[in-house]
Amino acid sequence: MQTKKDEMQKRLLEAAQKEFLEKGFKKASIRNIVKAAKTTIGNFYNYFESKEMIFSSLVDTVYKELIYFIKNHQDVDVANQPIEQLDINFLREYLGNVAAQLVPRLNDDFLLLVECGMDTKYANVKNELIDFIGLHFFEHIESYSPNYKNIEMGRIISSQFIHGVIEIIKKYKDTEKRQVLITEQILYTALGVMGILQGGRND
Amino acid sequence: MQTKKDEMQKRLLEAAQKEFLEKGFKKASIRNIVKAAKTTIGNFYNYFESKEMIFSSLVDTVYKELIYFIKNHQDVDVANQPIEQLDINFLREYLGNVAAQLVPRLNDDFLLLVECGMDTKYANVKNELIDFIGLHFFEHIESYSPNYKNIEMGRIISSQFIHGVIEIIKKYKDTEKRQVLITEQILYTALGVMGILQGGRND
Amino acid sequence: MQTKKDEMQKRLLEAAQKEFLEKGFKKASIRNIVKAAKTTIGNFYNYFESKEMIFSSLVDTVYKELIYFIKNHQDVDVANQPIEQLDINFLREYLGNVAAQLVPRLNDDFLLLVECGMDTKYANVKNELIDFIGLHFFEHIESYSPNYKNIEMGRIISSQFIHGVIEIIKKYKDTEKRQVLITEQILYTALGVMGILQGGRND
Amino acid sequence: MQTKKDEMQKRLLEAAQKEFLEKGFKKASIRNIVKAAKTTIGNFYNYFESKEMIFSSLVDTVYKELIYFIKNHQDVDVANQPIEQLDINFLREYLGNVAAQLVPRLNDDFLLLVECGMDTKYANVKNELIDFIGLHFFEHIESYSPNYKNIEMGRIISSQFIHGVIEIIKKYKDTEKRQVLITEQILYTALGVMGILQGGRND
DNA sequence: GATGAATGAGCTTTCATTCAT
DNA sequence: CATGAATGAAAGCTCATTCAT
Repeated sequence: MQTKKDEMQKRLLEAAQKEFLEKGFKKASIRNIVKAAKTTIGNFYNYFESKEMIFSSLVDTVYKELIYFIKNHQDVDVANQPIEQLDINFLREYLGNVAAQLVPRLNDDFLLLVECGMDTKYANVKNELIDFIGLHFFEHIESYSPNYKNIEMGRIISSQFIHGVIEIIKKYKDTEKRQVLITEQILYTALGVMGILQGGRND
Repeated sequence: MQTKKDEMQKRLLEAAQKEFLEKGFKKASIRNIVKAAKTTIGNFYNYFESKEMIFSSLVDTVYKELIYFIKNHQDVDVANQPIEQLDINFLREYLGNVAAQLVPRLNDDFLLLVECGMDTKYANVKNELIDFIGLHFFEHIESYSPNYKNIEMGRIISSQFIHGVIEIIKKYKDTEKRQVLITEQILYTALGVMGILQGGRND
Repeated sequence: MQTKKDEMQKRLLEAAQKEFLEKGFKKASIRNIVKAAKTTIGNFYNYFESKEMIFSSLVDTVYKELIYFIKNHQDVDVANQPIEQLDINFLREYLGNVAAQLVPRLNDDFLLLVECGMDTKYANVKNELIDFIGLHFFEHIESYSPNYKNIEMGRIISSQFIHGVIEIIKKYKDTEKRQVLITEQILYTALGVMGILQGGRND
Repeated sequence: MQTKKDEMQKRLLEAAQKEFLEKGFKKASIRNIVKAAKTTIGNFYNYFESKEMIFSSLVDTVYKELIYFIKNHQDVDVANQPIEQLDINFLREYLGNVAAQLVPRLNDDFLLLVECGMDTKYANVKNELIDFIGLHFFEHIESYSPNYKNIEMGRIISSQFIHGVIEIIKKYKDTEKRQVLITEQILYTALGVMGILQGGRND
């Protein structure tokens, strides 16, 4: 009986994840979810209090990890040197390790959290994440290139960095592929940032 | 009568733009729009045939310009040289001219078109734009660095490039500011791309 | 100016007649009528108080004639003889004269009155007409064939007689054709009635 | 639960049938139907997908039978003889058997199908039926009385025949009564047709 | 645990009619 | 006379949620 209950719950969660990913929270329909999970509307409410709650069930672990990551982040400042002197292949390898830590957390539920939570209490998570990373970029900019004028780019680059990661997770379901592309994504971002800052240095 | 009619239409369009930007097409409510425009539901339909049509009214000019841009685009390949030899300030100035042509088109209605049209006939515009730009990146990669392995990055970078532009338009309503930041955004992208390709060269 | 006003009124009436005939009173749309009459909604209400009133304007003459006809009808009892002894061609000629009197009244406005007035105060006209004619059939039945059992047929035949006439008016706009067919319709009805009554006689 | 569900469905179907018969498809209101069935709008849509679908539920069986009847009809040509030699009581008995086969199909749902389906996919059923029967009359006319001039009467008589049947079904809910009157209706029609054709013969 | 009927507020859209200009 | 903007009630339909069984 216990297993049965667990299995039903699992089916509902999977169906919900699919529906939420496809349509977003608001446009997702409980009717579709229960149909996909081969159960009934009434039974849904035996397992989850509401549409919001099943969304939370899917997303909350990732959410807490994210918050933890944000609060306890230790920045490693490898990149603080002239771009001409960088060994890109070494950098790529180093960033690969960073990516390897990230990738397990950057799963479909992460996608759910940042892409589909618009009408839930998680509405602001994406922005908070972008702000947090944007702040880091900003600090890098300040310390590395204090004369750089367009400090707003910090948040903008953060935003598109996250978006790039989302794009990767959306398109590529294979973990290794994700690992490679997210590494490349970090590299691309780091080089782009260094690039505009070196330009800024010349001012 | 003429002035009054125009004014009501303007109020409706403005209210609709706001509502669509906030909630997206589907979740936007005619009731909210007419309330904001201080008129009634029935009167809305004296001005616009349907929810779809007022959305089109807002978006169609930008849409056609975009299509035209995509079909008639002439790529200028300034960046095809080693990154060490680039004069970034010169590049920045050059890209500033490119940005200056783009900025007038990248307005709030462009935002509407690519961010809020999900449940309209414009649903695919964003993807088409990303594909188009992604194709260009891909061609650059192929000609400039044929050994580069992660060709999928072409589309990913295209996607985040567009997203960065969207971010800028969302946050900064001042045209000059937009101009500066979009220039910087293009520069950042170009340098990032060149960066990962030079890394790829070393393989 | 007078002519102008008259012409506008005429255009509205014509457009309304067409719309009412096509869709019936309720589903007819003032917007369509004014569009067809090349004027505006507001102006419509300068000429007619309401949708009901323009319908009345179209129909009222015919309605009053019909009421007059019903109240002052003199029945001519030509048919009261054994069917075997009838000279059908003579009968056809005689009924042709009857039809000739009817046809001018059986125009498109008559159609409007009996077919399209369902949601107006004329809703019952068709039934009254059928009842009236049915009563005549009933009286014929009673006097000619008092043993005939299915006296309900009186009203039923009346109903389909009217329906046949309506069918003719709908399909054939040419007056002469109408004249011929309505004659035939009366003949058909008379012969049918005599037929079932002669059968009834044998009981 | 089973019984309850069936009962609600039955109540809805009955209420819908009544509403459709009174107002026709378009003017019938779901809100009225659910009020009469003592339930709510939302619940209506637990039972039927749409207004069209509940109409189909009422009408489709009859519709298919009608199509079958039209396609597989075998005409029995009893009446092809001089009217003077007809034993009307025998004919009446014979036609009574024909009517007996028809009557079960000519119920209130048949009424719905031919009288109230104007704004549904069944819009044309009545015309098709009239055309079909009209064609038969036409064939009889051609073979029996090739010189008859007003061949248009074929369709006109078909139309009023159907209308007479409709009238009977509308007014008389008792099956036996319907049986008797429909028999008489067929007889009336047959005799009327023979009558005008014999007249035509004399030409 | 499971069922799905029931609820009611919400949606977009239509339309006859009013009225200020 | 003419205009058409404005009104508001009503339509068909959707959906998360409740609850009796």
